[in-house]
Amino acid sequence: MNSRRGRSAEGRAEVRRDLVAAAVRLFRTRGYEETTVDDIAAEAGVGRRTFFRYFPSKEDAISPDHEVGLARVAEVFASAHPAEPTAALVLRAGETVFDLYADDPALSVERFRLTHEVPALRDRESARVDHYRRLFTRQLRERFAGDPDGELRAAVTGAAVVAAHNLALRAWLADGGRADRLDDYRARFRKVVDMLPGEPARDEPALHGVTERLEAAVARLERHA
Amino acid sequence: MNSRRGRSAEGRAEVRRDLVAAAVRLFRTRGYEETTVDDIAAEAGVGRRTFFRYFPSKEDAISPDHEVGLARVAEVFASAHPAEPTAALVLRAGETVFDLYADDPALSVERFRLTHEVPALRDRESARVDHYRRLFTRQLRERFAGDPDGELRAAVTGAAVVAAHNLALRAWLADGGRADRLDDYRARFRKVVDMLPGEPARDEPALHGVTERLEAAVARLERHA
DNA sequence: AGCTTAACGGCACTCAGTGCCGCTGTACAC
DNA sequence: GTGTACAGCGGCACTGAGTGCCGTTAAGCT
Repeated sequence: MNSRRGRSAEGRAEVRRDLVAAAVRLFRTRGYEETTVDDIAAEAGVGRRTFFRYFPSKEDAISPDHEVGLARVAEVFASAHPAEPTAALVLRAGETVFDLYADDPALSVERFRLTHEVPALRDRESARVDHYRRLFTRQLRERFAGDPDGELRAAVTGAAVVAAHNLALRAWLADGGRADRLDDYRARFRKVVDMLPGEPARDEPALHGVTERLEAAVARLERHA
Repeated sequence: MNSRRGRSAEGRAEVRRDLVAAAVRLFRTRGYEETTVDDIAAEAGVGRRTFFRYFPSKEDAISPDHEVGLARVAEVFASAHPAEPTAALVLRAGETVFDLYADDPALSVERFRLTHEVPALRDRESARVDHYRRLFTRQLRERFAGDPDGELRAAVTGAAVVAAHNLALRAWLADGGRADRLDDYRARFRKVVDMLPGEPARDEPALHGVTERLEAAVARLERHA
């Protein structure tokens, strides 16, 4: 009855695409809360049970490639030359995710709209973004291992990069997700390097805190006065 | 039958505490997934329907004062003097949240443990943290309005402050949440000011970071002295 | 005492998500 | 070509979260 049966490679991918398309279509026309998983499955021409073989939950129907993005970022970090500057590395990793969203602009724009209007999807998206932040932070923590306050610098850098990435990405999506304007928003993301914490100072006497360094500067001033 | 009926102030607060205590107790002994809302309600001596009058979902049973934290942060920003340096302001706002968790260390430690072990609660916590990040970013965006790249600086600063806060808070909780060590971890959080993006450079060569700028100011004084 | 009001508990319902099982088309062996 | 192992599918039944509704009951007021 079903011509896709058994074609394990193309068949599965096709069913998956049908389900995503059905979910997007129904969420837009009928609303997220008003759409049941039964509706999505019926719209895609499969059984309800099959839906849950492709997506772990209803919320995941419009975010099919989250694991792919995480894997790509991990790959960028894993294959990076140890001497590559951190700023260049995090930029490359961030743009990898940017490109992933650019692969299917229409779906990304629709998901952006839904994640802004539906609280349940907004929270889900927050959790997803946090997965990226944790991945960045984890990778950077290894790079900064041994540095004074290396863990803090990893946390701040990871959070900053992900925040800047999302700011630029969402601006692009709000702008319609047009391919010809992609580079403008990628450039906007790259500006984050100007706001990243720098390497810990090495050649000076180790004075890291604001208070300590300020006190030292004032002490110098007092000596000169 | 129920002696708490109708005492709208104390009665409600008491029921609420009972429900939180029951949830924490059951989640620890039986596990989160294995505990139903019926179990929690029965343990607290109320009906299942009553549980949902106090908490919108099962996940919220252990995080009773999220809105309180958001409101306090908003209050810090709202009542701040316009001339107060951004670094000092975000530190004050962050420590306000720190204090909120310190109000009930035992509950905070238990919630920390659960949010690490249960994926559903971990994602929920991510969403909650993101609410703080958005609040910080929104407030800072107003402060930086007009600055070149003010929106990016707001996003980066907000994300950095929240990340540093969580790093320090979770370290304190992992350490047992002892009151006598609270100040150590608050100091750890304060180090974030050294990693925040500075004011946009106007006439000088690029000097980012609070510390560098203060040192430069003192250096100018030294030259004049 | 009579009345109003607010919280409570129970009931019934929808829907997400899961385990189980029987079915069927495909691929492979012979 | 026939038999067989296998993988994906659909249906069924079940649990549990979350919601709307309503009758009940205790507190507060007059």
